[in-house]
Amino acid sequence: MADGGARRSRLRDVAELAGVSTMTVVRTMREPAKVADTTRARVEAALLRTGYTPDLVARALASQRTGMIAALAPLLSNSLIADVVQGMSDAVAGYGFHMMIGATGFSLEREEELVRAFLARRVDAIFVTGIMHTPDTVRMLRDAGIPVVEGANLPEAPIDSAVGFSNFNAARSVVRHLCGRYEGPTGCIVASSVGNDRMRDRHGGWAAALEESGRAADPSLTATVELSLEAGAAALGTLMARHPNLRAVFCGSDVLAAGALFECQRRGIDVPGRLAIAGFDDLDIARQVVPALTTVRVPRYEIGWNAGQMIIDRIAGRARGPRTVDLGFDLLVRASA
Amino acid sequence: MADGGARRSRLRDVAELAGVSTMTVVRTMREPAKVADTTRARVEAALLRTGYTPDLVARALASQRTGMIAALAPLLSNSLIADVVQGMSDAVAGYGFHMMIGATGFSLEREEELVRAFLARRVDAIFVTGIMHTPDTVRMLRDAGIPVVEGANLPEAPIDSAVGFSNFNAARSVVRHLCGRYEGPTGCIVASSVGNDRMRDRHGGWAAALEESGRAADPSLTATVELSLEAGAAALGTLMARHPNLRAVFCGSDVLAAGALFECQRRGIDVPGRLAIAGFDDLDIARQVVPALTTVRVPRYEIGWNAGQMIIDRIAGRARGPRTVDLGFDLLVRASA
DNA sequence: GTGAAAGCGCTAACAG
DNA sequence: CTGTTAGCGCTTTCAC
Repeated sequence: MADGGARRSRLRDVAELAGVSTMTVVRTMREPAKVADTTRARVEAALLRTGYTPDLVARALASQRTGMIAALAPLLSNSLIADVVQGMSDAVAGYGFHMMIGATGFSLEREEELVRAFLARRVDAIFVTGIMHTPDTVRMLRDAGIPVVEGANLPEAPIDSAVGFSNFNAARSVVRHLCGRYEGPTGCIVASSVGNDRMRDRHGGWAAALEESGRAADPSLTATVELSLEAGAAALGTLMARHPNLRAVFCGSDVLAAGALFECQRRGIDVPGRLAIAGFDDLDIARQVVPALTTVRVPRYEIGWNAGQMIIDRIAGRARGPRTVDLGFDLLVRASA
Repeated sequence: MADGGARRSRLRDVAELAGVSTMTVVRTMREPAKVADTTRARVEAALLRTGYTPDLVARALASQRTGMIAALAPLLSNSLIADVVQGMSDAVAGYGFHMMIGATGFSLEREEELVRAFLARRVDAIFVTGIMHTPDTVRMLRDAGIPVVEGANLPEAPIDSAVGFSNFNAARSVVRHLCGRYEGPTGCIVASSVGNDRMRDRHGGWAAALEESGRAADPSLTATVELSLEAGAAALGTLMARHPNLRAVFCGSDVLAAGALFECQRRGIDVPGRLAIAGFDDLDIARQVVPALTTVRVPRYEIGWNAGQMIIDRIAGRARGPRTVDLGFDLLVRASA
């Protein structure tokens, strides 16, 4: 263990070295104008010599503000949370806040544990992905007395505030495109909807678009798998086996869509000539695979940035603006469908 | 803002309600056996009625332990950090520690800022990716008096302890494979080595293998780009323009390799018939693209798990075991090379 | 301009 | 088995 050597210096050490009270040290750091020039010089010298760094734990206890904002998301990878956190971080950095990130792994129970842990650490605000939570999570969040933002979908009754887009409408929009362009059976590959309202609504959007176009959303047209390239590939196989005449497939994530596309490449299935494939999220991979994937761009960074703004506004006491912000989405038609 | 309603209850509230001292409440929670049955029952009832949750900020100040471990990595996405954090999390979860994650974006200055911030928050241990740091970062880490683990590469002189593998040897091993199998010019696509020792060593491994096989590591054979699929694709174009007879290319990351492969698909270049491509990291995508990528599997999860173990051991005072752990790597030969 | 005093909610000795 | 006494290092409030 890297040896601590000399103890960390405290406010008191600096004060004693400079021959002033701790308050004067604090003032020198926070409002230097209110300190006499000569005093200020001495304090600054002491500050430098001791290499003083405020203890944020002690500050948090005394001020009842930790300066930490928690963000919860299913996965750390996938760039989804990365972009959201980046946006939120950019929005709150100027106000001295730091971000804490937690991964729920698509489990509402794990989400509850994390909320409990973050609340015990007295975060000043919290962002949760999705609008589906355990009753205890909702209760804790409601009683916490801090700003809470639900993101990445639109809740009917937000716990506090929300920022996202309609996963249902977005999915319906892609599938409408598919139905307009291709005649045959249109399948759906999604990850499990258990505890995942985004996926549930994307699946719902698929079904709605199919019914609009006069086709039945036959359950056998849906393959539910875990969220990975490999699972997407396997699902494509399942669907093709069930419906050899499958003409198009909507995937609840670009990860699944890319997996399905790779499987088509292995099987020599022409995309989109023989089978059209559409994804969701507009991850980097969607634009780079060959052919590039038709998909939906979702405002990841903007969700984070807006959530950060809402949090800052609420902490500052000006809880202005709507409580639910719809950021919309963009249908991106590319070569795969 | 979700309204706090009733104030959060403190230890004292529980104690008063149960008619005991705060210490008895604490004992009821930590060593129930040492509390008289009748007292315990009363305290437990009070605990339930108040819905008491310990304030971890106050606990941290009093005990001088926050129960938080920080992990720094370049990016949140890419699954690298995700796997490392998962491993570390699994290793320390049983001891009541939580993880805090920070993304440096490949900037040593940003790393320094984050180390400073985490140290100010009094984390109990810290994991940093790589062995290259600013002098101030090294000094802070050395003086912090907490376990420090450098990961994902092998330092000559660790700050405290380290766990990883030799990026140099791993890269050399892939490129040896390339040189043994293909005769023509062998290129290299890497991300910038500035502040990134892993990438620097992978590039060095490429050069070493080339020289071993009696070929010159001509600078024009290397393309240095940012780390993305798109950049990998562009780099492939650059290299092909410079060396139309390019026979193989080693990429410092599967992300770059996949990008290069997609570009080959767009250009109708047969892989590996006309051009062989090898990557690094064994990300999910490496196995799924067509043809699957020859690459190096790196022990991501194991790095995290071992780092967690080392941290626990050191915090517990039994700083046993070697200070630098080499976890090795595996060359995975697949269809692309 | 500067300082003293009283906590924040918990833990860590030490007494009984 | 249970309680008392001091803090942890800072902020806050009020006096000088």
